[in-house]
Amino acid sequence: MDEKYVKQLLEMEGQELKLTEKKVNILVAAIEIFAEKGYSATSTSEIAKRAGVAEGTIFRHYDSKKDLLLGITKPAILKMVVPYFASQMVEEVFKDEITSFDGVLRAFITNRIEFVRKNIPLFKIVLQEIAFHNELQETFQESFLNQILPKISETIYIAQKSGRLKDFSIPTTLRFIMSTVMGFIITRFLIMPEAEWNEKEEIDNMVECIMNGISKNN
Amino acid sequence: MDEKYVKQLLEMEGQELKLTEKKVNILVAAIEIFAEKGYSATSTSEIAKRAGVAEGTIFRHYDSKKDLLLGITKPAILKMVVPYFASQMVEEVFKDEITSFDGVLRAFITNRIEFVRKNIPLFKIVLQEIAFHNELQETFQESFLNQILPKISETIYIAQKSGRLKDFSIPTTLRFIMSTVMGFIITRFLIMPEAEWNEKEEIDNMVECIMNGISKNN
Amino acid sequence: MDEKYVKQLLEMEGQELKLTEKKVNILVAAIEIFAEKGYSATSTSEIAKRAGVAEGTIFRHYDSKKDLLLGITKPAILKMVVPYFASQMVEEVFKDEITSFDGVLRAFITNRIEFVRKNIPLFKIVLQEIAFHNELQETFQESFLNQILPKISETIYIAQKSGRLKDFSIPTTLRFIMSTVMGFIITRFLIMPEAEWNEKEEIDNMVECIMNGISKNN
Amino acid sequence: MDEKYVKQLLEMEGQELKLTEKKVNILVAAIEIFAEKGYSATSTSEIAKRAGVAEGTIFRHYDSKKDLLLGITKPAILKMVVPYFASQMVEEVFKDEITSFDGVLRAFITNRIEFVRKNIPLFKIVLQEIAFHNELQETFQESFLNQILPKISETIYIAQKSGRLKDFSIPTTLRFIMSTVMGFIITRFLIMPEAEWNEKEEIDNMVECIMNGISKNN
DNA sequence: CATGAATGAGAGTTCATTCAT
DNA sequence: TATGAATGAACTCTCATTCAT
Repeated sequence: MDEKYVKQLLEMEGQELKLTEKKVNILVAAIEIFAEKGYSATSTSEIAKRAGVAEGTIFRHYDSKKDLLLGITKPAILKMVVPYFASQMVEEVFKDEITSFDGVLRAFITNRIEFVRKNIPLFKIVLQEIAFHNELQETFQESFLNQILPKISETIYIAQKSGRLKDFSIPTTLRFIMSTVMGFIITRFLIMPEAEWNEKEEIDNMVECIMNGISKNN
Repeated sequence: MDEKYVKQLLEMEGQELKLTEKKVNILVAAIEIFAEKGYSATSTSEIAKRAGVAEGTIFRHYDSKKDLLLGITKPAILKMVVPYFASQMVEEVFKDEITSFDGVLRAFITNRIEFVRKNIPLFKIVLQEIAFHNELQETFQESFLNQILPKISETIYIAQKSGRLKDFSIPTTLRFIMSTVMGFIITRFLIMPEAEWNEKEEIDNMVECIMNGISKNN
Repeated sequence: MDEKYVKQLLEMEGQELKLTEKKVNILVAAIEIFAEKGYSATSTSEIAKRAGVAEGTIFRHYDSKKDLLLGITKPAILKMVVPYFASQMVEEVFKDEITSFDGVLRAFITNRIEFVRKNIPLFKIVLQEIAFHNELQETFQESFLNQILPKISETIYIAQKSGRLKDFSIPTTLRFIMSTVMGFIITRFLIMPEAEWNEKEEIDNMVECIMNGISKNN
Repeated sequence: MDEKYVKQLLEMEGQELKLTEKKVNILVAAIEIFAEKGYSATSTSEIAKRAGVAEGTIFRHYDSKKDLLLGITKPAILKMVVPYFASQMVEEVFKDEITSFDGVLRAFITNRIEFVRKNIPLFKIVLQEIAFHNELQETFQESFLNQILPKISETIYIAQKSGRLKDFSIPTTLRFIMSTVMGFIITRFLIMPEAEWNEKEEIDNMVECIMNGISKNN
């Protein structure tokens, strides 16, 4: 993890992230340890030690330990949730190109896998802490539920109307897709990261499973 | 949560769980607060307060806070993982009755949903803490991976050989099923417990999705 | 350590020591652990455990942990200090028989060595705790300083007047004797109990040293 | 007790003792209270209170209460044991000048008395706690037994060969000397510090006693 | 901007003692 | 007489946070 990585990942829209070397060290250390032991079980002194800064320095950059957590996780949630879906391409494809539905699905899966691969500790932190911090749930709400979900929903709706997908409710269809993808990602990167994985084949299988599961059979 | 509930849930095979009223109170309070705030963020003094006992009383019953966590979660993992699969019925059905494959799946899903419904806080605690405590991972390993998984794997293997299921690898097939079920349970009980749910329909949909996803289309 | 041992050792003049089996166990356990770790560092629950009784049982027999310490150490101090000197024989010998002065000294040394050998833990406890407990200092005061010291002092006084001993002050003479004996006992039983000791020779040497040290040379 | 005193006393060879005012206060308070009530019976909160610092401050300077004890007692043992004997003078005198044997003894006694007079609480702590802490026994072992004892032993050996001292075994001879000196110091400073003492005379008597006790009579 | 000593509240845990059984 | 569950104060130690330098 280097400065550029941290910068592009944690910078939020509309505000530049000022990064001294010390601040990068703090962020990197915090991400590592939060992921290892959980937010609550991590002490600021341990972060300072691993970051190679004085204990007080953390509090020059963040008002509190919680503030540090949010400074890490809020932008991370946005980057995890938004980017792919936000692109115009997706909408187009979902809406219009019958033949490429599974292609789009494959692209989405591949894209999210690559994102998590590069951000495993961050992914783990968000997964763990979103249950306990309202601010994170709200961030998720505001980005995914308010911005992304409507677009996807519309897309699925159209696909259903056009006769390609079964008439499961939209949340159900979406949950089916997301469960399958998240189930793979969590197994792949958190539960059994050491196992040998044939990712290409797994992706193929997921696409096939999902398509068979939610598509109309003719 | 009352005494009987706690007793049957947390009693481990081969050893009786001695339950005084105070001990039940401690367990109930600990389960509630661990689920609300996470293990690390929970203080023993808060548990004692909610349980209506002196703080020292907790340590008469459990050697440490960690020991209390394990006393709650280890038996819970066993009860979550083992019971359903351990029954003979399942094996029989899986192996022999072609037509009832989806029936078995439906029974399994229904059964696990009912279990979680009665044990939401416990389910949440296990989900959160298994990432940080080796003892829990080992308990899961010993029960699910060592005892249950082989049976399921054999069943799937036979179903594949008999031509009913696609030749996805067994872990892949299983992960596909489990992801779908866990995705529903987590959404239903943890993410959106307040929403209106038509569970019967959701179960039907899951069964249909999964069967279409993993079965051979003729 | 058995019942008889404890009984004769801890029974104080004028009051019988009622000893149930449990009480003996408590006393034996307390003596052992107090000696091992010191009074303050010993917990009543540890005593109860080693004694094989319930925690509450100790407090049926002794009002407090301190009371237990005093119940052990006060009679022990008396038995350590009084017995030998209280006998008439000694006084006689000290006063009258010139030639046997060193014989008496040898008898005294031998006698105290045997006493400590049989009561090492007790001796250690008294040595450690007398510094911190006024009651023990008073017990020592009342027995040794008030009862024994005057007799010895008189004896030494007479011996000096009769020309056998140097005119060191009586406390100095006594301190010289006691230092030598205590120095041996502490080295022998507490500092280097595992070493090979030729006790007979050491006693001879002590007697010789002391006699040469405090006697007049003609 | 002031800073300079504490500093020169507790500084160990080869490592400087960094002393802020608070740290000095902690050390002084700890020495006082450990001496008054014993290590185990002393609470860190009491030390903090007397030192005028927050309880947490103690643990910034010492990892644990035990660490504080060792930080006080280990250097104290070295300073108690090593200095006098380490000087060349002693060896020379012991080896060569027959007539000044008693002069050397007097110098040693005087020197150790002065040391203890300036460090009574420290002396008391070491005397009490060395029985219960292996680390202290090892410190004593490494300094006295390994460094000092061989020199003294050699000196006594030579004195015996040259016909001045009796052929008691060397440990016996040494124990005789040390018992007499320690007996005086303990009586003088711990048992009866309030009494009127004619130290010059007591020292003369000790020297006379010891010399008569261990020398050959011609 | 960075430090790290200092804080004091609160953490988990132990303790001597009590008391209903 | 003996028990052992229960207590709550006190214990050692950690923590997030502050602030003078």
